[in-house]
Amino acid sequence: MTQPTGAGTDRPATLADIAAATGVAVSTVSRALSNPSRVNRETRERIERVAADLDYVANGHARALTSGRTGAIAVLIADVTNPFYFGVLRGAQQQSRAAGYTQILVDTDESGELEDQVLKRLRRSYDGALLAASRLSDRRLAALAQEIPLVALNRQTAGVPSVFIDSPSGVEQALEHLVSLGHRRIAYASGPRTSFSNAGRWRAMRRAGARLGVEPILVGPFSSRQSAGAAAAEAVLNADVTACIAFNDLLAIGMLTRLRERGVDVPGDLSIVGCDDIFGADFCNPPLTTLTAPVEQAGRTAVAMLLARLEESRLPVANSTLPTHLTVRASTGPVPDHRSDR
Amino acid sequence: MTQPTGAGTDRPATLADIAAATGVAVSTVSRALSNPSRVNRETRERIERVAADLDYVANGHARALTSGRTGAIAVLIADVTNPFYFGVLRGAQQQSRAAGYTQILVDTDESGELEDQVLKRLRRSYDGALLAASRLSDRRLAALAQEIPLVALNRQTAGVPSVFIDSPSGVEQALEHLVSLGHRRIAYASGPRTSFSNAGRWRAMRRAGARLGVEPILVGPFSSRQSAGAAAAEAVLNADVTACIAFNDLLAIGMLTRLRERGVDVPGDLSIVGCDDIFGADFCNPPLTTLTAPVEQAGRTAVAMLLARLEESRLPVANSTLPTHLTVRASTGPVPDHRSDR
DNA sequence: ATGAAAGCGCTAACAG
DNA sequence: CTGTTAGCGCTTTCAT
Repeated sequence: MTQPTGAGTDRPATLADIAAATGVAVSTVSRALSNPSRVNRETRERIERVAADLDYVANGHARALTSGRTGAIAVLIADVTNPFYFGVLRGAQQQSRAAGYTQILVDTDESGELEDQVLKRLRRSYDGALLAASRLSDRRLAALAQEIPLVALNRQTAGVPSVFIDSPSGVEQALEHLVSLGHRRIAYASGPRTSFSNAGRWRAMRRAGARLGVEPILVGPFSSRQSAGAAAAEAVLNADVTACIAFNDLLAIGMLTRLRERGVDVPGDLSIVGCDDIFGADFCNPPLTTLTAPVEQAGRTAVAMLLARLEESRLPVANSTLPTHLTVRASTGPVPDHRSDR
Repeated sequence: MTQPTGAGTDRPATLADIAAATGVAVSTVSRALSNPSRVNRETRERIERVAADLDYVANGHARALTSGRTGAIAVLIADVTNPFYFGVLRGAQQQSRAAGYTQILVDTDESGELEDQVLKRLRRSYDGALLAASRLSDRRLAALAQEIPLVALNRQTAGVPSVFIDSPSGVEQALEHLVSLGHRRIAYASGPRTSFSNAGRWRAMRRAGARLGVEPILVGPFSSRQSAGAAAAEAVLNADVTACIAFNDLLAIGMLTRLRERGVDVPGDLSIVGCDDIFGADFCNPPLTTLTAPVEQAGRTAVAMLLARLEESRLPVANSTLPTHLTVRASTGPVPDHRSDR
């Protein structure tokens, strides 16, 4: 009753099994399955039929060993619990699945060292890597990009293909929004010093401030966790401002909570703008005015670029920029009356 | 200037390179590196030194090909954008990294078929799998568990090792909480029909209801997405109840939003209880009373169990149950006065 | 268009 | 304790 292999057996079918069952050589089977055009139609069809009968699934390791290709892409994120990555992961997943690639997920725990190490240690386990929020230095990143096909998200480093969500432009827009509401004393609650995005946002804020005739006030840095919001709120309160743009929504939401506890009315006493429009920004209290980032698209685009590089290894270094837009909700409002004349 | 291999060369070092440089056989090098105890100390140390010099990193594919072990575990989740999985992923990541395992993440998009397919197609790419919220039928799941080392999360199926977050007990507690606040007409906003957890929660609710002398009212089913909250809210409003336990926080939060739009005061007119205590449950408006699930621990425990099975393949099927607890926030309150006499 | 043969880098008997 | 010898399953020349 038991067949020699395949369906109904414990041992998975191999090329050799198919070859035996078909009466052709393994090399022919190999070709038929991975390079169909180079095999006679009849034989190919016969082979395909037998392969299906035997529930044949190629052994990825054996394949990788000889061909070097793994069919996997590595996705490195700094912190799985940061909702910002949800969309990125989902977009990346969609795109890679569609192309038949598997995803290896690594949480690098905000550590550049770990990032580097993982990239090396797993080198032969993936074909290319997507670095979402790399903590690597520009030098290191550029060096790695020479050896490994990779695409960085929100990182602009010479020689490194990237997808950049243009939050700096968004920050300018946000500042305009606040100024048009009458705010003049505006703070920026800074994110972690190691964050590339943070630097860009603050720079944009100064630039826009200069243009609009307001001088933004820097507070922080704070870690980009919700829990850091308490400290950020206190610091902002202390800075005697009427509005604040926060490094990201996580921080902004944390601030909202603290401000509420302290009896500070948002936006009555203080307006708050977040960044990213993560899960939760729409239902926090008050709903957050924020910069909406096309994260899912970013994930898709990044993987698409990566796959393109894998096909065509000597592609020019591409840099794609995705626009953000300001989503006004309820955390921003006109400057308090008694302050408008400052 | 160029060395034959290793540091500074393009081609990564192999066991053979180390063997050549050390003057021992490859098999000895292999042993020294993966079974240190079975090699003479001096030789081992020499080998280790050379390996380090050469930046040796084992080729996982070659290893997998012969040994069958991949050093990877697959984590299947139904939807990456569901915050419930954050903690699970993080816990799983911690535990697997600590043991030197890599994580392959797959979003099965709520599809049992895809789940099955992925598990098969990638079979040789992982050593074991963690199914967080499997959509597989009991039969199918049990069958797979025979062939593949796996641990299921929130699934209780004979013969399948599992980690179960005991939300049913929590639901009983939640119902007691509501009853003690004077509620008598209480709805359960049901999750998707295919969800195992949903069935358990509803069952628990009926059981507790019988004990407490109230008959819960079933509304739904609804998908477990925030957007389904609108429909759920309407249905609950229509059911003429004073309180509602929702399948999960995502649904509950969606309901909150809709109720606010409709001018229904929570908890003044209607009390809402969620389930899971996901990201956002603490800062939504009003903050949600919910069942706090130890998700991160669940992830850790599940991976720990899985790894234990991998070491010791004939371990008895273990089932670990993790308790939940009721976290009372601001979405539940006393029954409205004019209804208390019903 | 197909076959034969040589590995990819590693592990796992089996000898010594 | 160490070396020798086979492969694991597949891809890839090189012939035919």
